[in-house]
Amino acid sequence: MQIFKVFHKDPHSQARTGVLSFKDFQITTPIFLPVGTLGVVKTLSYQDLKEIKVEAFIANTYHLYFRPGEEILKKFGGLKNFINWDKIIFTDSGGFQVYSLRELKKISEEGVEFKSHIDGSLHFFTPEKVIELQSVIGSDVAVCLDECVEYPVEYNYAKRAVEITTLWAKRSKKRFEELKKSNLNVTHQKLFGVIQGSVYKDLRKQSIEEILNLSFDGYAIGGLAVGEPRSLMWEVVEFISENLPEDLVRYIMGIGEIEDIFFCIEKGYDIMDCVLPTRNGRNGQALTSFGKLNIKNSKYSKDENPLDLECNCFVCKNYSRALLHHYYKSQELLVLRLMSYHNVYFMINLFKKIQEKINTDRFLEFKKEFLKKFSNSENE
RNA sequence: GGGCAGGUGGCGGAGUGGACAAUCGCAGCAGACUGUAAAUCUGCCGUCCGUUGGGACUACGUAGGUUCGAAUCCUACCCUGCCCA
Repeated sequence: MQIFKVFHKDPHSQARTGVLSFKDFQITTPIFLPVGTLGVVKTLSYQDLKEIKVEAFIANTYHLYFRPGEEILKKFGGLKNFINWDKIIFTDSGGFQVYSLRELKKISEEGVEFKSHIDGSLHFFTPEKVIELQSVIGSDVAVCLDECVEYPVEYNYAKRAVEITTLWAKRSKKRFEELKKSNLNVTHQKLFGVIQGSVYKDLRKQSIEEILNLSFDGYAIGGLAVGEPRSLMWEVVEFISENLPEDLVRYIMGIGEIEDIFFCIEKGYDIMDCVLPTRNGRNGQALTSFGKLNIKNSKYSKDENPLDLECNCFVCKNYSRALLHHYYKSQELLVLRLMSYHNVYFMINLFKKIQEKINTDRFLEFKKEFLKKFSNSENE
């Protein structure tokens, strides 16, 4: 059963809108997933997410394994029950932690040995284990454990990572199907395979063939935006897109700069996620129609305007830049939430607009117009 | 009036003869952040010049002195805190 259906294709680019169907919930694409590593989009409450109309976010298996841990998650009947979330949750496998916590890990065909970033204790993840954990978490979309490599990386190492990723994908799928038969909790769960290959096109091609062969519910593209120059990343993004069948749902992982988002959507990607709106928000950066704005800058200390003059979010309706600046400088915790709230709203809203524009065949115009204003960055 | 302690860059506070324009923290100013070990990290922070290496000037309460050389030693004075009368 296909979970994805293309709704409308833009005649001028590869952009498309689509519908992703879950057990009792549908989401329309392109969609942006805020990151909620530990089962919370940092600083935002359920009510906030509801107001912003967030329909899905991505949590992290590696992190949830350490805290709160399997036992608690089981006791509460999965993450969705635990956090009282009635919409969609994706879970990342821990593949990104293979990259980001590389000093703490040892990798072999069998799996990854991690030193816990919390207490240094040793833990071993196999692809099967990661599937089991995701079944305990009970996410709607699980992702296979993969090896995400850094940039730059030697060809041979990247090739080995592709091979390991494929091997793990096979084992993940097998375990996933076993569990589905025996565990009523996860009958609703979908599984995405991950395509690796760094910036080497032949490796990307190899990975695409191998992973598609295993037939997953959707396909995630990993290993991008890990430090490579943007032009190179775009080249790879485009190449991958050209080599993927059109009817399958494509999830490009970790993409979140506005320019990258437009590019990926134009090339036919449907799902993306990024820490940027929340992390950068907490670090003082607001996304606005007129570019990025750093609320810490002294020039905002007397500014009566909202963060974004064109934004209708709760924060922009009620808080001046000067007040947010004051809160930030005074380390008032509320500002972390307000900034995150605005940024997530900005992203969700942007994707909604993009959907509209694709459906009315005006995506490229919109992109041009939006980016022109965004990169002028006069903030006024 | 006497005794003791002390006066260092916006603030706190090191340094107690050369490696001192002066550790460090705070404040200030800017930058970074792309499947979150991030309310984090990096840079600048006496003045002027230089993109960098660097150069010039002014500075450790005030005024003198000792010394090749002083924030550091000596003398006097001013100020602050504590204790005694």
